[in-house]
Amino acid sequence: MPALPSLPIDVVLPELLAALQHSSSVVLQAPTGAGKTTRVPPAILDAGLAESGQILLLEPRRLAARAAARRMAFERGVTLGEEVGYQVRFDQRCTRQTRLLAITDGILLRRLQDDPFLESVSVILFDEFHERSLNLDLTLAMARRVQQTVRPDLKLIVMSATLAAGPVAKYLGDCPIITSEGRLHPVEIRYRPAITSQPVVDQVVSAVDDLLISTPGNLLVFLPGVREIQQAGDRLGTLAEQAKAIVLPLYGDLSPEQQDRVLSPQTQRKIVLATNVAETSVTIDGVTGVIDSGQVRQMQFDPGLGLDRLVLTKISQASSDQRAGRAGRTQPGVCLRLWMEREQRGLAADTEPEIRRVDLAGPVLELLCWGESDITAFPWFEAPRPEAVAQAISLLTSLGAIKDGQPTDIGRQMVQLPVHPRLARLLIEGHRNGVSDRAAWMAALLTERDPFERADYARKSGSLGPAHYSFSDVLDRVQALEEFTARGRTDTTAGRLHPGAARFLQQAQQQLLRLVNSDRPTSANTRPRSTQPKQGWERDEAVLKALLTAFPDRVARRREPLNRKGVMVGGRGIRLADSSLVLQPELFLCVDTDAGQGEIFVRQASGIERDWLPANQVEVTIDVTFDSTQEKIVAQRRTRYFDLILDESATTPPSGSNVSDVLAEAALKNLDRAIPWDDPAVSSVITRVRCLKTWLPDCGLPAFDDSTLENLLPSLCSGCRSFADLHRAPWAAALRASLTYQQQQFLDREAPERIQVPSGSQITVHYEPERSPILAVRIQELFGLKETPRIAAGRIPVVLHLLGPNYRPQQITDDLKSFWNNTYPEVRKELKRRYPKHSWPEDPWSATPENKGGRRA
DNA sequence: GAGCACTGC
Repeated sequence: MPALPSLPIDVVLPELLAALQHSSSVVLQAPTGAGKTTRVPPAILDAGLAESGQILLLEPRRLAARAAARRMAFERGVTLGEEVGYQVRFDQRCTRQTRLLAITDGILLRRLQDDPFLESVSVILFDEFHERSLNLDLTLAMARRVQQTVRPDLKLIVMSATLAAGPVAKYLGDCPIITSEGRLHPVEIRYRPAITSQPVVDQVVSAVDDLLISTPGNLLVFLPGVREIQQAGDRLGTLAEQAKAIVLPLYGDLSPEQQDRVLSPQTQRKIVLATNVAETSVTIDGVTGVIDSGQVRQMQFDPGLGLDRLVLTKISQASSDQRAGRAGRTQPGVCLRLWMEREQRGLAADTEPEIRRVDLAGPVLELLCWGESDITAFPWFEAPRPEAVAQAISLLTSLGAIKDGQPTDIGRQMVQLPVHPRLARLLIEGHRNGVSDRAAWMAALLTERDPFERADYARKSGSLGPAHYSFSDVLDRVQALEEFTARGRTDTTAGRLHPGAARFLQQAQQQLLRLVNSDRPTSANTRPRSTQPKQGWERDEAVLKALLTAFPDRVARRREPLNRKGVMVGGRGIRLADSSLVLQPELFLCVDTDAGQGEIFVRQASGIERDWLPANQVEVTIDVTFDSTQEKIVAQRRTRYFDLILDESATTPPSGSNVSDVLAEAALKNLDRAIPWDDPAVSSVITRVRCLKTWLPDCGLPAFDDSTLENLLPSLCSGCRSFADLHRAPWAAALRASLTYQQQQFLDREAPERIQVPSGSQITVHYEPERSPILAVRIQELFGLKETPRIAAGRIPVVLHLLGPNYRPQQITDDLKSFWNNTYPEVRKELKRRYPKHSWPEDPWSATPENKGGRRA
């Protein structure tokens, strides 16, 4: 057993162990260098506090987990992988008997899904809690939940360097706080008068000049991004040469070899220009001078938009202290802050934790599958923004992962896959389409670090002709990687590949492929539809369609042929990056995006065909309006996917037409276009209509809140005694075809239990000023209804679009009656002419429900 | 003209 050097933490270990005897949780506050990571877990083991269970040490990074395990094994004089071990993605050295296990937070999440009460675990230590990563917040809250409900014996220890310990201790039931000294050398803090007009890069040059003189060691400069690092590097050239120092850039996208070069000892003084990697992930030896730009680029999720954006912000006080501390690791140092002392107090005390900033689709699905039914009531350490939770639920719903707020079979399969729910959906759909290998490539590419070189002028489409245009940037990259694995080619059409990064990606692809292929099919709709191997375009199409299911809300339409500008679902303008070659398809997915202030910038796009869009989400609307200024009727027909207009046309019927004629014409066009006669799903019309029937039994009225059916429904209903009458009509098919996705969702969700409409209901018709000219009328008057239905106010407003401002209710009834009596026979005649094989009953109400809307047998 | 840092059975 080697003699161990004494560390500051050793002093407080007895106090910590004593506290754990009577408290199930403890917060340990100890600065960097105190030795908490490697000394606390063995002390707990040796004190017998874990009894026969496992001690888990949670580390934020794989590297840290491995290093901690190695160090603990060394200090105990045992072989790594037996009593002491580690488990991280792609690598593990542990057995079932391992008592002290260092893991990453992702591994704990997986364990929580498989073993919700963590039955073999006695103690969990959350290291570096001040980093407040999303997974750390999530796993702490889940562990606390377990402790409070079923495992009062589970011990939780939160270890943190800088975080104010009070709030965590309070969260853990007012548990004891133990504080340890650190081993940092003093760091002199200097501020600069703000010269706000001067760019950060200029200030860095003069600051480096200062510190080269006033400190002896290496310098570390914190800058917000790669661009600033390159600019500063260019500017520091001569200065560094004079001082015989070397300038070294350091950021996460550098290859490991380049990073090692920065970290390895050099004969010359080093000036390291770094991003935030140097704040948490790596330590550079011999730094005595830190220059802090005070800036950082952070990912922020915009719940309104449903997209991430990268924003340049000021750092927090906690972060500035952390950065300054980097100057005092080996000897006293200096930190030069490029802002004024009085500005320091204006900085946020702590960095906004990740859980307040990012997309929560993954965590929300984790919790739902774990058995939490109400995410908003979940006892988080710090609650996420309610809008972000709502956005997550809506995305998960549109991905089919949850329904009625509860996980579906597909959702439960998705949670098993270690990727964002979108990509999990892509994997499952790819598997169903018989192209799981390619779907796995796509998911790996969209999750892991980009393996293609950044400066990629070869792929600037400006210099390339139509022969080089592509249908999908994403598929191009997949093909490049397939070529790399088959033939080792790094020089691909999608750009130059880093071989190391590409091999790592292949590892991830293989892992995902294994997971998705090995999944026990839990229901029929997750099994492959066909086992026939696909080739060529059929194979491409299969995976591109799967991609659409992962990004249903990211469909965009090009403004003009070959143009880089487009509009995305939600109405935002988008612009394709120069490196995108997707210039031909009119519709495409915005797969890799960066939301700026104005347009959304799209780095990778992927074309889609119009008929890939799910039929129940494509909505055909015909608005018939009366333009009172010109005294003309105008009929406008629109096809939409959500709010994205796919095509539209407006016609002005010949003067003298009345609303009924236009309506009849519109109805025919609508039918013609919207009913997929040969689609077996048309039979489900009856199902939908039965739903309607149960919750509007006697009302005699349909209830919809958008414009799709209003042109048809009033006419239909005017002849009906009840909705049961309606669903026997061939028109029922049109009804189903015209239901929007949202309406179907609404029906699936609300009907039939929650809404009851008593007989003789009153329904108010809402006036929509922006859809002028529309007259607000009361259906109560129109249909002589007596009671008010028990439905949420405004939930089911009915809008009649066809009415000009001068219409009176009596005229409306007359108009509708005349449509039914005079025009419908004509419509039926026309239907017979166009669809001679269908049986169109003379009396539409006499057909049985089993008639399936007149569908061909 | 547009790229912080991590991470996953």
